[in-house]
Amino acid sequence: MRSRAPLYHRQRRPTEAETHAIPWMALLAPAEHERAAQDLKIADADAGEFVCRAGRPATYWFGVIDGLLKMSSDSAQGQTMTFTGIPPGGWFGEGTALKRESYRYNIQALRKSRVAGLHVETFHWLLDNSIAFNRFVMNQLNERLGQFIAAREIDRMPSPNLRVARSLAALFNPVLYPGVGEVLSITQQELAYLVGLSRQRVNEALSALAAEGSIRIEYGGLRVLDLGALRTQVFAG
DNA sequence: TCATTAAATTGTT
DNA sequence: AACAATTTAATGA
Repeated sequence: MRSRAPLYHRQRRPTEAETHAIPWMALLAPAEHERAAQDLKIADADAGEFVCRAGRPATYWFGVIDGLLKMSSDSAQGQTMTFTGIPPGGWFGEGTALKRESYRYNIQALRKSRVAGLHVETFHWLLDNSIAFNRFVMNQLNERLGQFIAAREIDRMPSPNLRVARSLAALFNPVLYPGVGEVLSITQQELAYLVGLSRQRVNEALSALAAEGSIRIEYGGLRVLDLGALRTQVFAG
């Protein structure tokens, strides 16, 4: 393992394909699009590497181009609590960016990931100049509120199968994570880590969901067949 | 391009 | 936690 320069020292310009993978760029008027594109940066994060740490001043609004990130928090006792995974297309940190505060969570790459960053000043400039961008951010905040409320329910569910189903439904959210599509690239080990179950138990739950017809298990990923079922249906187990 | 090998992931106990 | 089976990625002729 050779040591590398910090993530923010390894940034580069986005390619055209990467810019295209950013959901809110298409909403901008030409002048806004140009300014945003000038500021956008891309960095490749290795597995386990931190994208941002709680307590550091917020300088960027982040998005996932490719890979899988984890949002977590460290308690005073040193325990790590995982809140959610962030798959491709997801943008996060707008709360702290809005208030110009410090990051409240740790964001860590679960696997090798490509991360986009927009400077906080540009984020504010877009808020001041683009109604479409404001609508995107508002929609984003609203959708995430729904996710966190759902996450509380998930935590109280006694059935592992249900917890896996609902957690998967959250990761397949097309509003928050438009880059995911039909197939979510996630290993059963990674999902187990996010949901807080053993890999064996997740494997069993996924098999049940596959037999039920709401997903299909693929090597290194999962294909959603019935998102509604993942969200609402009640399974045994 | 194909065959072989290593690595990663999944399925099972 | 350990192990076998399966799938993909890497290597080299």
